[in-house]
Amino acid sequence: MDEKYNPKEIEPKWQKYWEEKNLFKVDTDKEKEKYYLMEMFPYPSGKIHMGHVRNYTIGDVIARYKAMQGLNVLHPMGWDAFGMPAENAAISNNTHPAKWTYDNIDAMRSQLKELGFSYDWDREIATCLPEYYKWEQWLFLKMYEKGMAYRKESFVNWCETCQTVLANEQVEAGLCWRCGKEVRQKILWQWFFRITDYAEDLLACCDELPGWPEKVISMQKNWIGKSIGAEIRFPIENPPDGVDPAIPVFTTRPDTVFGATFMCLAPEHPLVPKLCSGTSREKAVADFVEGISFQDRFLRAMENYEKVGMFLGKYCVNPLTGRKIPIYTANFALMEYGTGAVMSVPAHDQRDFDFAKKYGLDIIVVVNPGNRPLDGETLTEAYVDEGVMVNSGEFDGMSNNSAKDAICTRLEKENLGRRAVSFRLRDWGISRQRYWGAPIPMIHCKACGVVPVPESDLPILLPENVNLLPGGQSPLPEIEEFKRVSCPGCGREDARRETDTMDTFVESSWYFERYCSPKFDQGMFDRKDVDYWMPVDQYIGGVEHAILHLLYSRYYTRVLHTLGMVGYKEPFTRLLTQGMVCKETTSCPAHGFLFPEEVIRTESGLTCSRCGNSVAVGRVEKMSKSKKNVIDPNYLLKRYGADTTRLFCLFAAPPERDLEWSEQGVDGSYRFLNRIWRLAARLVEAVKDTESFAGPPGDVDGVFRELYKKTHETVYRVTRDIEDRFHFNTAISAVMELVNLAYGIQIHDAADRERGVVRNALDTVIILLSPIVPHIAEELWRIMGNNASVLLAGWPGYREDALEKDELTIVVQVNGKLRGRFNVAVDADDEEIKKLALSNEHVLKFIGNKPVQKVIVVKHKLVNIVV
RNA sequence: GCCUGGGUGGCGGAACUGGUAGACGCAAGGGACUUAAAAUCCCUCGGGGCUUAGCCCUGUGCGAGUUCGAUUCUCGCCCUAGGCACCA
Repeated sequence: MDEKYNPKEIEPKWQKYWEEKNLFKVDTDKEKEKYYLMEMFPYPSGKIHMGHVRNYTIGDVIARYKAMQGLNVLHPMGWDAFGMPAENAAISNNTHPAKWTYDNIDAMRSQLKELGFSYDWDREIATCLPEYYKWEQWLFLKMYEKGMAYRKESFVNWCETCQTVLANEQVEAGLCWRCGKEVRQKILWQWFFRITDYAEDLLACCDELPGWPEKVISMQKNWIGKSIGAEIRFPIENPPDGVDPAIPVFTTRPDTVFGATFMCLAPEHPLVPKLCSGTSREKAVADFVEGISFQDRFLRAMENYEKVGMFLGKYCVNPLTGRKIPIYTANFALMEYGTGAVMSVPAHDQRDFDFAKKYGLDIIVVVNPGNRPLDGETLTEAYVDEGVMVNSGEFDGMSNNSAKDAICTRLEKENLGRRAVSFRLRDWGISRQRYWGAPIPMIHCKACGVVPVPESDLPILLPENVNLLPGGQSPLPEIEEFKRVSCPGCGREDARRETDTMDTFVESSWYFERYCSPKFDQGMFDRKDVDYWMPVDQYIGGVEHAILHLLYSRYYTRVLHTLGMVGYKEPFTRLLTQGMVCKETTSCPAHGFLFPEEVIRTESGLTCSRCGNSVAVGRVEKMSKSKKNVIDPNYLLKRYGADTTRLFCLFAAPPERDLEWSEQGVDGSYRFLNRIWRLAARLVEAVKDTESFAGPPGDVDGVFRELYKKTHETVYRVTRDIEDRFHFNTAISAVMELVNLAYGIQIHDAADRERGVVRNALDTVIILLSPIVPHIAEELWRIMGNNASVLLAGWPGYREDALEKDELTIVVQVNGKLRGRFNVAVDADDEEIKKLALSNEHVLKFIGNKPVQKVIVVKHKLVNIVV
């Protein structure tokens, strides 16, 4: 055996071996228990980054661990291959997006292979391939048929830089989630998926996902945003012709109807122009509305929520009080939420209060806090808490909570309104004015309107021969061969193909099903394979997808369920959201942020390699190219190898927490692997031909018994840490302890059985570490004389009798403070332990002559004496 | 403002269900080996104190509470990260 650990040599060797022996290939096998483990697939940007390495390492350990436990493990990998960067790269490098994408896939695939991940590469998928998106188009047709996909003209979030529409989920604080530029409102015809039909179910089922992090569940609930209240109709006074005689509003506070003193309509509300048409206010209102439409959402938020509005010159009637109330249009009323109209109760809503104060509107208190009556005249802020009803006719004196229900009952009885629920969630707009995506299989005909592409014409291929335009807008509308089509309905020659493509989140909403039968050509997936593998037992990815991808996937799965294509509603049973990989930033006054390799360590501190200035160390932040606080996985692979890289990612922090990068920590991991290597090198000749000892611990003595017990304890701890909560950091710690103990063992005079104990310890270290550092484990496993892969060794069990202590250490407390300890035999009973505790010399000092009031004995652990 | 996490040594982090706080690693210091260095191996390592083979006090963000006993449970507060936010 080589004296020196040489990852460069052993890692490629075993990677090749695993591949040749097809060790990670799996098939549907009803005889075996399945385990479907999946990590979020990457966008093929060209290089994997540390976030991927961490994500996929966590997954790989679980996959290997579960496989060693005898489960049939599906562990696939693929590429989220449609998307904008390909187009941008195509424009700047003059390559085709397809070529750019496939080149990147090749490069990243080989990086993943170098990390030794246990993927079944036969199942690899790329979403930009027609054999993949064909079925997405197919499902679109099904959804269209069922009314689950529809087209409407609406205000959309428009990103000028990306030249495309964004879903609400893709707008973060008014900025594009991808490029970070401002998002504007624009009116466009768009395709939508009716995700709101499932709002209630998506929300309710949040509580049936115990394997998901609470954080993600709460974010999803938050996003869906269910509000319970009432829809109430306010009759319009002298409604103009052709206008509904009443305006419906949605409110969560039906208990405050008696306090409604004005109404606000969203500026985009269709009634706004209608109500003041032909009046003296028409022009002023139109100007006001136009002004608001120029205010984009983000600026509206920035200007400290200044509420502005304009009276329309019309009134409606409060249905319960008969009071005449003015109708305003106001910037804070949103057309997309509820009915686009708000009944304003200034006494009990802060926003309405501010508005009323600004425009001198009446404030009527209808809910009093129990102790003191409020006065609308002197109120300085809205009272939004619970209380007792006043000024509300027959409801006076009730608690406002019971009044909610009572008022709803009256509204329903008198046909003035009804109980209602409103969601924040809106339908998923999936149209993208981009080239590199799956074409939406629809045709526009002047005679027939919108016509679906016949199923037999699928897939609608993305034309390859295109010239991308520098502005970034899609070339598809310019390609005649693509656009021109005859109408499948009437045969007219001048029909036009839909040139929008689908949001790439559609592809990632079903790729987990596709993995089950990736080459199936009769449909999206083969039902029998999906029935066997799905749902995914464990899904792992970044928390940044907590809403977008995960909500869409849950929705899409429900669509498949409704269509009878799958037998489950939730795609992911357990979800692990791993923390970010972070590192401190470094910068110099002349060059701004610096890459780690641009910083030179000198005795006077850190200096910039380019100008020699001293370097400032900034906060620890998520690794990002823009901050330059990145470590290239290639560098780690070259310098330390895959095993060290994997080990550090797992050891530095538990998976759900952020990981702070530390070069010294990586060195430490490398040292540990070297230490194991030396341990094996020193012992292998002495134990190689010895059989591993597996008998009762009583059969060996001294350090060997200690080592034997430690070995079994380590198996116990590692299994528990991995199985229950994926805490690989503590699992690794446990193995380190065992290695530390084994390190001190002298073996030359050892008997056969004792050598067997050492062999057992060594075997155990190798097996327990094999999911984490598979290459060195495989190498050492063979060096120990095994012929088959360590993957086939099976996960070790432990002997219960080896976990029992030879002696127990009993801790003695006096009044809860630690005062002494002693050892007893394991079979000592409580009485005996108590006696020993009370006679312990050191303890007696603290008892002194105070009377002992109580003695608590915790079995096999502790005695607390209360004096 | 609302909803979730999280506050433990110089640092990353341990502590299973209320029972020895600080496992394991990093950094630091000391020693061994070496002509020397690297590598390696061994030891020390929360803070303070004392009459220093040892012993005492104190310590898990802050303040209360429950308990024989609290890093762990309850209440209030502070700080911090993330999410949502003019949602009626």
